[in-house]
Amino acid sequence: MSSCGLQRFKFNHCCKHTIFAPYNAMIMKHYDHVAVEKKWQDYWAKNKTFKAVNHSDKPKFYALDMFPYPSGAGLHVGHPLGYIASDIVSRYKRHKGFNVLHPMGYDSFGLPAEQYAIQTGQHPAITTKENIARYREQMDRIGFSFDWDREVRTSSPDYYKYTQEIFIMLFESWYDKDEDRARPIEELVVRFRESGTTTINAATDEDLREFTAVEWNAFTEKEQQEILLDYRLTFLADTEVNWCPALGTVLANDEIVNGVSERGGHPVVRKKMRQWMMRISAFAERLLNDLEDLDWSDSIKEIQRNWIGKSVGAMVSFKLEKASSPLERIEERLKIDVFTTRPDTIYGVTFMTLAPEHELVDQITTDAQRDAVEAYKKATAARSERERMADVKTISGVFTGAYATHPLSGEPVPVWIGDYVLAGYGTGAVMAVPCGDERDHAFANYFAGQDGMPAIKNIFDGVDISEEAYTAKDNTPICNSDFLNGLSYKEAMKVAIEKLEEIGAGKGKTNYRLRDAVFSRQRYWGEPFPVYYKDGLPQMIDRKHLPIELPEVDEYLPTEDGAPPLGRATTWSWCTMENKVVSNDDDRDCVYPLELNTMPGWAGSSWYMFRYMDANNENEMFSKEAQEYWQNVDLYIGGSEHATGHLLYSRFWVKLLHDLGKVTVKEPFQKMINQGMILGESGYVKITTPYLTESNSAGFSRYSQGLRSFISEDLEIKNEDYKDLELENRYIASVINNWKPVNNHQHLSDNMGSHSLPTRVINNLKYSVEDFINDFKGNITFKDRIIPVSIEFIGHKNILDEEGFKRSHLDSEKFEIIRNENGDFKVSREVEKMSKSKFNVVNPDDICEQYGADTLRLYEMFLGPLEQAKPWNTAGITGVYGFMKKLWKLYHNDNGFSVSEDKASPDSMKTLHKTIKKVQDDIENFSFNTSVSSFMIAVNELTAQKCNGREVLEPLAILVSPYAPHIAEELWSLLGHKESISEAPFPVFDEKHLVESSKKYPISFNGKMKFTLDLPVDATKDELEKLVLSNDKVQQQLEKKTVRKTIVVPGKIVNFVIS
RNA sequence: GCUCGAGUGGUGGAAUUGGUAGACACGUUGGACUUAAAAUCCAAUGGGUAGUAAUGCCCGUACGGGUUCAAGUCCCGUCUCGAGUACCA
Repeated sequence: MSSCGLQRFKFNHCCKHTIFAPYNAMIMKHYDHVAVEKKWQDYWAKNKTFKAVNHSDKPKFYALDMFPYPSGAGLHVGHPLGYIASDIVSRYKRHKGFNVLHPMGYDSFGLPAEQYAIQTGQHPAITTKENIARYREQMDRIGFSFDWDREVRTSSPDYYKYTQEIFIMLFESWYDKDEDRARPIEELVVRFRESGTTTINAATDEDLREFTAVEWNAFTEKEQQEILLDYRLTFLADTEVNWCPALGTVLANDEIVNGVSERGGHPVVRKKMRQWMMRISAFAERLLNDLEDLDWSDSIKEIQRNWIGKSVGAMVSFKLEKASSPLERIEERLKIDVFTTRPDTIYGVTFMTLAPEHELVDQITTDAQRDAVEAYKKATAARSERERMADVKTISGVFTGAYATHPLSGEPVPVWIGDYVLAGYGTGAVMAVPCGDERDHAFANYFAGQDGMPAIKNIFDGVDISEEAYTAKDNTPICNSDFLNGLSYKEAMKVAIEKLEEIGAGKGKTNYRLRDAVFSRQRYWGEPFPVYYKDGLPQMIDRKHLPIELPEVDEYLPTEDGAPPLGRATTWSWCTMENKVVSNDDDRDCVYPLELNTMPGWAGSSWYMFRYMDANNENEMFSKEAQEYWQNVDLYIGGSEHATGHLLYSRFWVKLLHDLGKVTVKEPFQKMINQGMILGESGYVKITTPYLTESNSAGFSRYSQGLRSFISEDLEIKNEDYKDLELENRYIASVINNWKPVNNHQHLSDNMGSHSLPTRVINNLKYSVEDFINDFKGNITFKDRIIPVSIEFIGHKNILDEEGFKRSHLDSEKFEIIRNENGDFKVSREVEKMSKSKFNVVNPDDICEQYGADTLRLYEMFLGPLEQAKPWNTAGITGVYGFMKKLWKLYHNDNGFSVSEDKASPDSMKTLHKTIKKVQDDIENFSFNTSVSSFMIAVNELTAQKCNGREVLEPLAILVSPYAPHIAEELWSLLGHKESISEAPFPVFDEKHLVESSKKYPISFNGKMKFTLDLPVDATKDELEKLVLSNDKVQQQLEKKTVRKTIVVPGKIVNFVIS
């Protein structure tokens, strides 16, 4: 928005109304949104109108928005979309007699503030505070019914002390698979003491050591702690992580898109680091199952299901064959474990493939194959993750020379390595069944005939697998499979697993794609861990000493030796005597180093919905009573981009809190709506740049850039077209280095430096391209590209406001505009995500200023269904603003406020009750756009009816109030009410006002509607038919026709089938 | 590639369980008011076609079929767009 646009508006505004007149409702004839909105925003703030109470006889309703990250850019019109929707529901529920909790806060830890700090030295806390102030100001202008007394900020120590506490709770818990819940670690210690690992079925890494009670009791304290670390729900592990060198931190899987960082698009590499991990995998099954009962969109549920990635199958062990392997040192015990979802196809195993990184590869490779294997491993390691992902077509692999023994048939199975097997999934090894798996099939065919690649074993009766694998599971006719022959898929699965278990070669197993989550970030601006290290073992700081506040650092960068930014803090050690953070120089024995990592962004947002319930509790994260009253969120509104991050992690934490008895609910968000993104409309100007190449006789050539031209979007400049254009006023000789146009010899030679080629300066010469080519032995080519242009300079039919464009985009740069044959300069438009660099960000403040918050609220809803992505286009806003004015007028005449006490007409009552029903149904179904339409219809009808009766206008104000609360409050007070409208009971729909004596029936012939007839609404089928047939128009249609059939549906339609 | 979702005027979008397609709004055109502009109000507005007109006829919900008295809505196939996911054994 240009400031001059605003100025102009203000001017108009003042002309229309009394300038500087003190606001007085009774003399205000015209709708003045500025005065009305200011008045009521102040009123709400002063009276704390929307303060929710934790004890009430009313039913509760908890509406929550995904809280924003307060970025420096402020809110744009896309942000409030969801807030407006939840605000409408909240206000509606208050009218309906609910005690409503509708809070707002800030997810205020995060990268942008930190990066700004790195650049400017400004403490992120200061930036964050400023940004929050701006967000608050913007939100206040829109008139949300938030209970601001419950605001939370994740970066506030008052808040993050409890985030730290939850971390401690995770550390002090283990997962009991028998009872399928998290339990306190002390209970595990008791059981270890009594019976060792024998009775324990815990969620841990594979292959943990087992021990007896006697052994446990004999372990040292340190050994015991080390063992317990393997059981805790948050634990330290050396894992391959996604390290982003540019950001200097690790990233979670969901923070990586297409192999580069989601934020900034920086490359990501694999790196082994010691990190805090969250054992979310223990909860995989519950996270999957509990999706069922959630009222979420299918697509989000599906995304989570895929992310969790459950697959049911079996673990199968293949022993390495000593006899068949030329290598003597392969021990009999050596085996390869594989995970398969198709144990029914076990007799189809033709070979095995290991991931190149698999730990057994080196041990089993024969001397003959060693060079090839080494070379392959090297080649794979050199390929980046991104390359491997991008290139899924190329088949590659190497035979190790080793053979394993088929556990059932006893036949030798060659062992290969190939990068289509991922080290990180399952066991990093597969049993390859080419007849039943596409990838195995492709691999087998690619290496067919080579040493170690036998013919494909086909176990499907009568199925031709020479071209492709048979992957269907139904009606699988299994053959050549001994005891599995003839069994169905399901039976064969079951029988095969039983047999494998019986002979000790495998067992049924369910695998999940969901990995344990990395919880450490090498950042400054995040929650510090409440952890210090003693003898290399992590120790939790007692809860009563929380919060552990972020230390001051001189710079927000990693240290020289690569430690995270907290490594720069000089006061960052823990004294176990004083129980406080002390200087690193303190060399007492009781002082230990503190953890240098901080928590990731999702830590604070994983439990904030509970903090709102009791936001100012200084003794605990929230009281039991508060949580029991509010339960969980009834309506959660936010973007779908958090499907695999926030929405999964918060479900995980809630399950933990539930298991530990901290909350009564299993899920945080019962009903969720994902609002669609509001897209910005950006404009693009096409630029064509001539590149001129000159060459001398010695064969040297120089490349010059001619003056760039802006060309109308509908023109396509080709080389041959351009030949007709003269090079008038172009400075075609230019500087090698930075292509600056130059216009004199001196300047040119300065820039040319030691270049040996003769320089040609064409200074304001008229040269056709042809002449240029002839005279200079030059060549000319053109390149087109587009640059974004602010949408405010794009007029009707995409014609550019050239002056404005020049002023704001080009400074004093010289350029030429090439217009189309009509003399217009056209630009292209694109609808895309709002971003600063595209000049397409629309700020809600300007709309509030010009049209008011009520209009903004209505308009955002009017744009279309909430869940749908839609472009922002201010063009239509005048229609909504017009509606506001018409609404105002219903309550006013030329002399000011005027409402009659007379009985309203039946028509007006009908309009009112029709609208009550529609609006109520719409809000319950979250169809906000259609409500706005029905308001418009109602106001249009009432205006036409000249209705100004209190009987209608009073309930109408309440109907409108959730959508346009300011005007509703004003009208309500003009109607004589002393209290806020916010808790006025919602009008009750009464069907009797809609009852009519007749209905317009559509009369159709062969299914095509010809006209309508007014018919009595209570007429029976037969009566209707008689009435219709007696009608002249109907008879006209039926002339010379035979009625084959008559369909009469009372209340709906009459249809004649004629011929 | 796979999974999910969506295709309706110039535009955003309406349309209960199949029952008057295009509500409402923008835009456009014409008109009223005005010295003029803005604002406001009125009228027309899916396409085609016949008629001076009232009015009528035909075609229309991405495309091709089908079910039905009746299909934007249900079924089958195709295309396009969007989102998610990416060798998951």
